[in-house]
Amino acid sequence: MKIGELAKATATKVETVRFYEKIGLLPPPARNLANYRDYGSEQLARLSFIRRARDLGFTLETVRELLTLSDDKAQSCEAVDDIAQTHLFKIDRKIDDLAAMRNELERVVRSCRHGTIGNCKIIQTLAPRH
Amino acid sequence: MKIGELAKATATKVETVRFYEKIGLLPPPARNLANYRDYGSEQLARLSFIRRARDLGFTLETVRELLTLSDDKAQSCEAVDDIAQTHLFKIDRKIDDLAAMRNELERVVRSCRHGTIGNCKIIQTLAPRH
DNA sequence: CATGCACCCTATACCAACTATAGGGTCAAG
DNA sequence: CTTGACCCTATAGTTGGTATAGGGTGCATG
Repeated sequence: MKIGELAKATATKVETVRFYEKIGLLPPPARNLANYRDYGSEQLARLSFIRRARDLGFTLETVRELLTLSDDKAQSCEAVDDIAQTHLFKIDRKIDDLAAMRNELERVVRSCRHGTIGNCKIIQTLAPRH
Repeated sequence: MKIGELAKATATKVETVRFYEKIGLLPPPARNLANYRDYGSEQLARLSFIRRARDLGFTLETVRELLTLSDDKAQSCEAVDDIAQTHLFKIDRKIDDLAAMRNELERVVRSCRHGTIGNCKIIQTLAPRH
């Protein structure tokens, strides 16, 4: 499988695949006679794993950890569970922060009376001591 | 006012103030004999504006636009309103995306039966064709 | 008067997680 | 035999800062 096919199969950009290889997240694949990267199903599985973890918002460093952990089938699931729990809390906090920001912004937007900049409530809210 | 005082007054780091100057968001201030930056109340107001806009999640490029618009007191408020509305929609979408991610992740975490990696539902969810 | 300390200066490098660009090489179809 | 789609490497750019190196300034204390 060439890099373009792998990329398509995992909804990844070709450049990103090469980037993952460069940072050691994907092992360097075999090369064909033209020096093109040649991937097998194992690499496809690994990249799929990476993409799914990224879609769930894990950082690349955390993905690296998860990949390492997933290699040791006999080990306890605890570390993986911890990582996922911690990540869940982080997402919750991020949502809360965004929601607060959203409400504040909505308040600002609603206050706009569509006049001139001189009496624009949005600008006045941003500017100090209004 | 020295840079440290300005920074403290706006809850900004000194390095960030210099960074804003470098990218042209803050005009270069006067300098005292020791070549220290010397700020007045106008710069304080401008930096406050920037910080508040950033706290509401506007990008630096958008802050730049808002600053330009806010200079023309006679102009219509419409452009400002548009920018704020658009930003509000973006935040809403981001919250939705995060909420979807959160629910998916929670599903994964809840499925964990705390066994070994070999039968870890979290790992299995990440890995393809489980 | 020296010395230490907090503060200031510039310039440059680093962070995540890619994305884009330059300047080439390969290969199959028409 | 040339055109177009794909591949290669190496390097720079993106956003919004943060950190570091290597120096200068200014005030208080010994």
